[in-house]
Formats: sequence, structure tokens, C-alpha cells
Amino acid sequence: MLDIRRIRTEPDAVKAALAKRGEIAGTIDDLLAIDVDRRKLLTESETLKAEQNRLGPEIAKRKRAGEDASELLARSTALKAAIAESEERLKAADEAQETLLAKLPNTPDESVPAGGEEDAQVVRPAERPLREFDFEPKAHWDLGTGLGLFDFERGVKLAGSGFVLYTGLGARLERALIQFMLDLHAERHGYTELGLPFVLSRESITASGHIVKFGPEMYRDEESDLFFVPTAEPALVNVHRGETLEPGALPLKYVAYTPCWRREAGAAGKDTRGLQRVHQFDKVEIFRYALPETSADALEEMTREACAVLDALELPYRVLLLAAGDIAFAASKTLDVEVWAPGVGKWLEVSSASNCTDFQARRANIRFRREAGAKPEFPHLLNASGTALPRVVAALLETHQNADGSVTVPEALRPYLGGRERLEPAA
RNA sequence: GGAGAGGUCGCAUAGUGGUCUAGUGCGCCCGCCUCGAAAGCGGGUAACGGUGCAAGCCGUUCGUGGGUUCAAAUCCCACCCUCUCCGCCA
Repeated sequence: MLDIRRIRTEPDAVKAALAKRGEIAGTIDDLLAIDVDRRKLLTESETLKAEQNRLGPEIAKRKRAGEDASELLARSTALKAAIAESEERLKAADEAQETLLAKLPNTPDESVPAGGEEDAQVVRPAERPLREFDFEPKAHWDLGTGLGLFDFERGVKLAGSGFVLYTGLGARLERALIQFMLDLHAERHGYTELGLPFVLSRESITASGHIVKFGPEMYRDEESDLFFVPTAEPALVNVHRGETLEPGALPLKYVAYTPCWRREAGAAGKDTRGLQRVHQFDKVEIFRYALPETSADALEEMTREACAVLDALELPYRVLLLAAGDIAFAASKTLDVEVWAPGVGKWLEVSSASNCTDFQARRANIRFRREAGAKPEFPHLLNASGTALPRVVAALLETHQNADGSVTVPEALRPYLGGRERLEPAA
């Protein structure tokens, strides 16, 4: 949520920033008009209430003294009606403001280019050379099936199209990667590991803004009104919802593994083959609650931390700066990391790192104090995948495949696979 | 899932319709006292919103939402959460 006071004091700057995302300035003008109106109504109803509050003790005093209070009672009764009427109009103005404000996305950072999906800029090209093959590299679905790592048909049988059954070493590879990533971020990058609920209440999913962002994309248990997390991010926002963090608490750095469930409605048929787009996938997420003045650097750091996973797995990747029209609702700046998958011949997005500035914190009412007694401020919240598993698995299998259909395990991962150096078909 | 108890200021607790501007204790901050400290004494101690140059003033907040009333921490209804016991269960 944007700060109404910021809109009030610098409407033109907000308009200009939102214009980069293709937002029309009209909403800001509407908002400003409602705001003036709303504050007038507020003052009006508060004045009436103040008078009623003064009347109360006066009535009590007269009654105690055995005096006639009927005049005051009549006045108070009249005030009651006036207050009810005034508050009704105030409520309407509040709701109108709330509705408009809820529709406005975060303002993009200055460094974010205008435009849509096609305007993303490669800010960091791949440093690791793309592997040259002296044979025709296979796609991961062929490799994985050949190695007995996953079983797409039975995944479909279990839960329908878009669900995967990992088998044997495939299941172990998945578990190994999760553990490897968690360890890397916890031990080398200083994150605290959290074990999160995989479902969230309506209250939580609303506070994080994800009910708007994902909406019908989320799976949901009707009976308990619980939402299956589409990513760990909403859970991590809600960890400190409604709290005022003590001085010295920031930065808070959390890493968590969760499965992510997404309906991916309408995505059928497009880039969905194999592990590229599935309804349930594993992801390790890194998340920070940061001091506002440090969040720009934090975003760069977190992107590097996501890249560290890919470096360790010896995979070539590149970093993209997304254009304003392509970044998430709550984000002011987003960097995507894409890994090269030689079998499918595509760059696959495996991490998305976003600085949500104070946008999510305001909505979730998360604050911090710089020192004891200081005014509470909103921290900046940042999230980054570190990283999403299935596409990493795809790139890993495809990149490190050998002519005989086996796959060489990158050194960093070997301890997590019982020391295995190669994945080979079961004899 | 059933029964009971409970949710009040950072913590603990008081508060059964108007004198609650929510009391008291602890904690914390400031001052007095002291060479310094402890003890003692005095004062202060929230968030959010509106208004104002400011000091301040006003409003809202006693788990949440609704209701009754001229007036609600207090009465009524629903929901959420915590604790105890019972049931079920990895």
C-alpha cells in the first residue's frame, strides 16, 4: 500500500513513477479529491463526538445531584443521530479511498526502465561459458526418465496434469538440493532458517497482498478457509505482522523451504513440458526485513546469494533487470536470475529478487524503532528465491549430462548425495 | 470435536453502565538526595489518525466485529486466540 501522505505531498512524483508501469494518473487525482473530502468529514464527526463526550459526565453529575438532565439528554440524543450520519459518510469516503489505494501498485525505483516484459535489461550476462556439446544434448524429461528420476505419467495419475512423481535418486536429488540451498544461505550468508506452515489463513494472505496478486492462482481449503502457499513470501511477511521491532532487530534475514502450489490457470501448453511449469514445486526462499537506507544494497546482495547457488552447481546464468510493467504489484524493483538449459535451449527463470520497500510493511503493519523511544518507521521487505528447484534440476541435468545418458554431479552437491559423482541408470 | 476458565497500558494485576482523563505494583526514563551508587522521595511513561509554525488540543484503541444505551472495559450476540480437563490421533 502506498502512503496517502506521500500522495498528498508529492502527487506529481508518484504519478510520474506510476506512469512507468502504465498506471494512469487519474487515480491519483481521484484519490486526492477523496482525501480532502474525507478529512473534512473526519473533523466534522470528531467535533460532534467531542461534544458528546463532554456531555456524558455533565449528565451524570446532574443526575447524581437530583437535577433535571432532560435538556442535556435531548441534546445528546440529537448528537447521536448526527454522529451516525456523519460517520456513515466518513465510512463511505474511507472505503472509497481504501479501494483506490489498494489498486495502486508500488512505485518503481528510479533505476527501473519503463515498459513491459520485452523491455527487461540483461544487467549481468552469463560469466560462465555455455557448454559446447560434441553430441546432441537431451532435454531433462528424456534424461530424467531414462535415469528413473521422475515419473510424469504416475504424477498425473496421482494428482492430475502438472504434478510430478519423483522417484528414487530423483526424490533424493530434490531433497539434496533443498538441504544444500538451506545450508548455503544459513551458514554462508547468515540467514536464520524457518520451518513455515505450508498453508496460511485468509488474514495472513490478505495482509501480504497475495490474495490480490495470486487470487484464483492459489489452491485453497474451503472448509478451513486456508490457502496453500504459492510461495514462502506471504508467510515470511506475516512472521512479524503487526509487530514493532525493537531497536537493533534489523536486519532480519530468514531462509525457508516450502513447496509452492500454483494452479497456473491458462498456462497449459506453453513452456510447460517436463519440469518447466508444474502445479507443485519446491523452493528455498530468502527474505529480509531491512533498514530503508540499506534495501537497495540488500537487493543486490540477495541476487548474488541466489547466484551463489548456481555458481556452486556450475551452471551458467544471467541477471535481468525487469521493466516497470513486469514487476510484481508490491515490488519497486525486481532482478530475475535465469539459468541456461541446453537441452530445451532456453533461459529458465529460477530466481526473482524484489525490493518491496515499505509497501508490504505498511499493509502488514510491520514497524521498527531505530532506538528506544524513537518514532516507529516501516522497514523495507525484500524477497528472493534462492532458488526454485524444478528448473534448476532441469538445467543441472541438461548441463552436466554425458553422451551415455548419465549426469555428472557437481562437486558441491556430492556430499548431499552420499558422495555420488554420477547419476546413472539403475542396472 | 466436547466441557470449563480466561484475553485490560512493556509485564503483572484492579476495575459489574456515567467520579475511567483506565487505578496500583514492577520495569523503564528524568529529577532530588549522594563523592558515586543503592534505598528513599517527586515527576514522567503507548500507538494510530486529524488539526496546528509550535506548545498543545481533539478523536480512536481494554482480543476482533456487530448490537443495546443519552452514555460501554463494564450488558447482549458472533467470531478469533490462550489455558485446563475429556475424546480422537502421528
